[in-house]
Amino acid sequence: MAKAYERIADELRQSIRAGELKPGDRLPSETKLAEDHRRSVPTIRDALRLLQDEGLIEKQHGRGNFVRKPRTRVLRTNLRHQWEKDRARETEAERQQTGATEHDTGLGVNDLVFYAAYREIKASEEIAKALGVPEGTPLLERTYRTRYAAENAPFNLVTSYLVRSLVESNPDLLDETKEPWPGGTQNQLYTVGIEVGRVEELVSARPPTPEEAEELELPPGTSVLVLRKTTFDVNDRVVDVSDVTLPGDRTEMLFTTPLERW
Amino acid sequence: MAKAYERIADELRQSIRAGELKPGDRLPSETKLAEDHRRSVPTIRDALRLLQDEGLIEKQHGRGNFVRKPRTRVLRTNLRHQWEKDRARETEAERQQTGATEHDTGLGVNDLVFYAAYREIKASEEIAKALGVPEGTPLLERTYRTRYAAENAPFNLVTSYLVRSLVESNPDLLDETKEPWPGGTQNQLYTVGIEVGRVEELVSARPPTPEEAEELELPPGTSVLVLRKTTFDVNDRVVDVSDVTLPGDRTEMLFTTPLERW
DNA sequence: TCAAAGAACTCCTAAAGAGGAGTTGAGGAG
DNA sequence: CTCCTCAACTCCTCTTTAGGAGTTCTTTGA
Repeated sequence: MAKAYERIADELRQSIRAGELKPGDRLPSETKLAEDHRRSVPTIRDALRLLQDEGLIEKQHGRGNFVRKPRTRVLRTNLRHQWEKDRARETEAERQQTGATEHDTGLGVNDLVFYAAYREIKASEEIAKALGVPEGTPLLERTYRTRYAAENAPFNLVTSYLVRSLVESNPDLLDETKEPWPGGTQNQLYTVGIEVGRVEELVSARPPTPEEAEELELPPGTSVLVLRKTTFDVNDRVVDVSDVTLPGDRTEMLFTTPLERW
Repeated sequence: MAKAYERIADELRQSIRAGELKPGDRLPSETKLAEDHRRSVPTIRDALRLLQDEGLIEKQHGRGNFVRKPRTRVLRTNLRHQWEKDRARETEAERQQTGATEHDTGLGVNDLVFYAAYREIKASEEIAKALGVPEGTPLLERTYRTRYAAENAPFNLVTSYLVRSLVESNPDLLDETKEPWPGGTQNQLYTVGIEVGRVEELVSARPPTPEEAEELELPPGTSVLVLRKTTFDVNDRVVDVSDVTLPGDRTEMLFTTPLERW
């Protein structure tokens, strides 16, 4: 005695799983489905929404409903921290010589990064806690975005926070026209005399805010993966916190743990 | 010129973010909201669904719509691999002495684990690829569930796969009444003479299947976090693959990367 | 006193209908 | 041939109306 819209969703789900409807295929129109199933259009729409929330179909206003193509991309995360540390003391010239980016960040050479300059802010309650400083401490904040060239789709959205007093020896900090610290966080911190001792990464998934949904071009019903990276110096003080927001429907994160031999 | 249901959702979202509506509070009933906003009930329901998909409210049939209480739980993942390896050669007695479970798995002593015995299966295409064996290779598969006692809520859902030929020296394997390998994967593998060299963990988020949604008691609109753990031996052969499925609305995963000193 | 029945609330499923808005392709004007 | 307009198709928003189903509290009857 299942509900009509669930039965219809089941039926379509079967067709998709069985491969009768392949990724990219257009489903019959809502009116067509309504006639076929002897149901009203709103009921059909209820069924389609279920499938949309499961990530099986994608609705396109004016065009139709389509079976979604799965596409995922792996982001290598923790393995690159040691690599980055090893290279922090290289000169710019040396870095250009070895310069592998693909392997380490998951970014390709054609991918686009949109930087924004650092802004001065006061620590909010949440971020103060993460940085281990009192609320209201002067911070530097910036957000940047990356677009993946091959798919012409947004790849991530990064916000990072630094304690102002720790890094003010860098003069390019508030200059909008310069990328003040090429070469990643580790290198950035090395230039102001900080040695990194440990990196913690906290991963969670949640529904996007409306702003994130727009920014990352997320279809309704998909969630975002959030990675909060906390960097500690060798004295175990927090020196950097950054939040990476990734589209949950096309990202995987890889963590590698090498173990010592017996 | 925003749409009515979006405007109403915005308004309610504001109230929640501003704290006028606190976690646990009941929202005005749908008919009440409809009267207040001079809109039809279905329009109100559209607005509420938006908020539900954002994880801000929870609908309860017959009771009302409520502001959700955030509750998350941290799962420490990669740091425990080395720890587990170090202890794999301890005897059962030694293990009971040191036996810390809380720190390492995120599990408390009162939490409930429901085991199922291993079943013999043939490797499917996907899982064969993950294990690096030909399709159809004899495998052992089992699924188990954990419930978190304090919240009386499901905590995870684990399916693990082993290559049959690697582990058949363990006699308790297919005995339903015994937990064949107390002490975790590393210990399990040690008993059949395998030394673990590396662990890879691939994290992704996706909408739950209808079965997972029921099993993990997920409210509509929330996704699951999936962690595929691949264990390699010291010769870099895959010896174990397991999928951990976690409720996205109440789980965070922590990865720690210690770095070498200069 | 106590349990069963019921009223009054809640959200859920389903219908039919009207107009809006985005997309596509056919046909005609230049 | 190229560009523009328009018709026809798509999904989207919103309404009104009806009954179903879960929850809670009050009333009623033993």
